[in-house]
Amino acid sequence: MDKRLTARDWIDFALATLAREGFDALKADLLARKLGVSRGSFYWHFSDLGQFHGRVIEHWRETATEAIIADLESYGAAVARLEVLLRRAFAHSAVLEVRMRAWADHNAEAARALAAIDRRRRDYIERLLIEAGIAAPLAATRAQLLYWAYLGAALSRSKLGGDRLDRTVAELMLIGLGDGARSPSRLAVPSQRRRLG
Amino acid sequence: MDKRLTARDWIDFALATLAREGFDALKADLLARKLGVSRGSFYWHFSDLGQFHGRVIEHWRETATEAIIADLESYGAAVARLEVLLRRAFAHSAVLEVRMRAWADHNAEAARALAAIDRRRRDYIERLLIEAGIAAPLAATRAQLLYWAYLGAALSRSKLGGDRLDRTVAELMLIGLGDGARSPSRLAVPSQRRRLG
DNA sequence: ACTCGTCAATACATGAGTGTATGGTACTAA
DNA sequence: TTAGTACCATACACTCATGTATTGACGAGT
Repeated sequence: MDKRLTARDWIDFALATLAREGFDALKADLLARKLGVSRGSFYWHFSDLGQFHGRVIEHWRETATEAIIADLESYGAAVARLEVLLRRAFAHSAVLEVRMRAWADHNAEAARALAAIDRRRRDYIERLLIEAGIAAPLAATRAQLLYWAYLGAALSRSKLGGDRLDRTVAELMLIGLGDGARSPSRLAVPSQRRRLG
Repeated sequence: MDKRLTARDWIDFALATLAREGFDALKADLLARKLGVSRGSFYWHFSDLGQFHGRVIEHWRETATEAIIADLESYGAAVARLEVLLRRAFAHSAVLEVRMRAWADHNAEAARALAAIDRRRRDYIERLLIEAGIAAPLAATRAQLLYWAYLGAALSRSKLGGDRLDRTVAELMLIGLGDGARSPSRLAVPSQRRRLG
């Protein structure tokens, strides 16, 4: 294998390492050893650790979502796209996702990138719901809920399969596309306008 | 203020610090300085950092959920309890929750504690749904979804209020208590039995 | 053949944090 | 009063990681 590395090599390796071991494995020392070079190489490509981390985060932000959305656009109707999206999202546990969120708890830049990605994804889901005929304000609330559910599942490292996945996706589709007129009598409507400090 | 500390003092202070600054502020050195004592005190109460962290996590696991659930039991019917629970959960952002999850990404013990807490809470929601008349298998899926939504909201540091909280809670109640018979024709049923590798 | 740019090794100074050993203080009980 | 117990300070040896400086290797262009 090659011995000469590029900045891109370091960044790619960092993302792989992040997924495997978490963000505190993202040190010049450790990475250099694993790459079979010395820290001299690292400090040639990057001015310091902070800048390196920034570039890793930036690269993730640029690539984490767009490819999936672009691919999805080939699936015809909004309803079909939504279902494919949900199945994919809940089928495999997104390790990198979890690691990034842990990292964001320590790193303002990661936190910002994450907020941007969250917004982007939620907006996309909202657009799908609107395309599927859900009224705008309702679509916003439901898109938020669907995305939160995804995050929660990702965060508890759940990867669904088989029947559980089927049932979950079915419920999720109901959450997104249900007409909201189902048996309102059974709900605790009177207290729904109460406020909490 | 007192100068002598107990192990419990250290643990309480650790949890407060965890909420404020994250888990890598949980070092003997830093905590001692902030408490106005030396590390000599720390190493008198705890054998090493690992053991200290274990006790912090353990204490959190023991107290994080039970008080809330116990308090909730005074709210009468299951439907009412569920709504109060949801309003509370989505009204304030749970910082400690987020920090713990970030910590769990580095610490196996924290990860185990978190898994236990997740299970406990999800089971409680499931019980509420069953008490409210939802059939057992459906209740399981929906409890999972409600709890995931909570986690997602907590993780994206959202704290809702006013109309948004009202609308969100209303939708959440529908997710939990809807009868599942609402306009199934609009859903992409045919593909719901597809499997993904 | 030479030299420039690119990438990497080595050596050094520094800092933050751990864990241990040992001694000190202060309350408590007989 | 004296001894013991519980808590804390100080000093030390050690590890890991950072960042900087200096030098080395090596291919490409002229």
